Amino acid sequence: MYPPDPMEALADLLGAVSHPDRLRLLLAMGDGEHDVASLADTVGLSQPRTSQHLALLRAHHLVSSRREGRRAMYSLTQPEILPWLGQAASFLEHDAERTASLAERLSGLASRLGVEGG
Amino acid sequence: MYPPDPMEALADLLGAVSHPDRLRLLLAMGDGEHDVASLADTVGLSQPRTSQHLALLRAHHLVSSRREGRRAMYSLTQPEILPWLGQAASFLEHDAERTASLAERLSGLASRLGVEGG
DNA sequence: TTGACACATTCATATAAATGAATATGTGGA
DNA sequence: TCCACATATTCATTTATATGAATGTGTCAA
Repeated sequence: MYPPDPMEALADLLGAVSHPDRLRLLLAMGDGEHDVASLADTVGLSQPRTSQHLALLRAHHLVSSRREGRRAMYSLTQPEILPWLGQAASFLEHDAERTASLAERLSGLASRLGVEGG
Repeated sequence: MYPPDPMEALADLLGAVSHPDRLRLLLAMGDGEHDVASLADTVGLSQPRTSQHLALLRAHHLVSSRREGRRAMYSLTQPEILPWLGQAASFLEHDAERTASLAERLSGLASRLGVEGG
């Protein structure tokens, strides 16, 4: 199921989160599960494109979905990924304001939910 | 210098580390600075390709270089990135052995150097 | 069973990233 | 200065990823 080489596996995972829309989707799920339409609306994407991104995130086990009637409810399988992404902000070229606000948006949200921060 | 959108900036950074050879290069620099030839040898890449990857990492301020005679010595600008990458291993589909050994290779090394772990 | 809604998938195309080969730059020594 | 060593850059090509449009699938209500 995985690439045999662990570095490839890791690179592959990193590739899954190296897209601004997918980051926004992950962030949008930080406060719990949402259906596809509301995620599409929040992130500003078409429904198909939203489903495509969600499918990719699901393939990497970063999100999971359950059916609720006609809708598909998506949620983070590993909410700790948000504070982890928040940490990544500190590796950006240092721009204190940007780093701080980005880290807060990513990890602050998650910590408010009781997830251990980075 | 940055994309205006912070999510794009973050995605861009994640893209910089989403390549197995670049991960190996970062790991190889975990014990201090090395010249290009030794990095190329360690990682098993040609000299030009090694320089290309290093240039990309440098563009993202993840490594820096200094001249020492004819050689260019490269080192991590932010060694904390190794334990951070180690954490990423925990987001892989859970395969305890792989995750553990990968996390150790990445963060263990850095923590032995006195960098605060993830 | 038909129709509408919500979502998923496929496909063709566009865009970007990675690659190897060739070549350029920079450094030190004869 | 000329040469060899070490590294950097450029270029053409391949390969991967992203994208929008079209269409398929599943669910509910009538």
